[in-house]
Amino acid sequence: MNALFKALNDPTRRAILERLRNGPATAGAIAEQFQFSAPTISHHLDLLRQAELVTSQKQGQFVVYTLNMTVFDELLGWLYQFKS
Amino acid sequence: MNALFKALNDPTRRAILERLRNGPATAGAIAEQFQFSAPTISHHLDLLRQAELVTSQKQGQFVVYTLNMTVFDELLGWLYQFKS
DNA sequence: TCAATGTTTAGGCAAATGTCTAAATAAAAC
DNA sequence: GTTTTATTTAGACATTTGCCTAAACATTGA
Repeated sequence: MNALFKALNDPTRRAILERLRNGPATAGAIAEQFQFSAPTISHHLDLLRQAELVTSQKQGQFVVYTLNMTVFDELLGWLYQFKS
Repeated sequence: MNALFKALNDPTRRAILERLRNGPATAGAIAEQFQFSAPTISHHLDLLRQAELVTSQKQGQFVVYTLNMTVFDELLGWLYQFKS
């Protein structure tokens, strides 16, 4: 839960998640959309992976990142506490 | 949205929100539940108020904090993007 | 009016965060 | 086998964060 909220507490990381709604993408393709350096985006992706918001698979020299929606259920569950 | 995620990115602040599910409480009553100093809790309450997750009303020398659930809808809306 | 109670503000400090450049690793292409 | 391309790791640095104590502010009660 801590890693989850931490990962979501950054606009760049949230934008990466929104990007991945359109389907999986390589680290490079994701990085192109932002003005930050590749290492910076790589670090953001690492935090998203720690929170299990994304998964990654190596494909040749590329690393493909995919949205993992199952974690959102955990978050929705926490939020629904407050909706009654 | 930034202030919202920022406010949620701390276990003490999330615990305060859960405390307020049981009803409004004064700053002092909230602070009693934690091992932190009163100024520290006051600061956390300030961040929660900035995110509009709580409202506060002064009642005499007390300040009563109340959960504001409407902001959770905004968050739920953001999350539902990812649920399709 | 003065003291006690409840809360916030101010200021300081260590740790965490977000960024960068340079270097390392790994696969592909020539 | 050497170079290019894709990505991560390492290390540095400025900013932000979360905590504290001391002081200020505001209300109540003697």
